[in-house]
Amino acid sequence: MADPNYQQKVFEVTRLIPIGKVSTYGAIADYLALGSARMVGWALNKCNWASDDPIPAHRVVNRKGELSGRGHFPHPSMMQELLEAEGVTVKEHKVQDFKEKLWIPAKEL
DNA sequence: TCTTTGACGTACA
DNA sequence: GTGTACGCCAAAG
Repeated sequence: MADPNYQQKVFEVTRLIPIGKVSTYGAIADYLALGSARMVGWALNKCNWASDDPIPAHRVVNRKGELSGRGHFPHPSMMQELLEAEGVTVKEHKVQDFKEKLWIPAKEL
């Protein structure tokens, strides 16, 4: 790894996502100027075991509001449970009122 | 060193 | 509106 700095930024922004809100790979990628939403996914792939602090990766969904990364959690249902526990309604692995729940760092910050 | 894959996104048919 | 193709960059094989 040449510069894991980009990845650290992804973790930082992800932690900044307020409770009851969700963000998208594209929004984070755009904010960090990564140029590719895939970099966000790759960075989050390391999530907890790349950092001592827990990363609310469950708040990060794809542009459609789908819980695309649920399969990478200890238990697939955990992602939905966590979101619902935070006030985010999830149905069929998709965020309800996604547009309202969406939190964009580049826009909020 | 080259190839393949990956928690995505946008464009085009 | 749906399906397919390509691009983006990085890491693992």
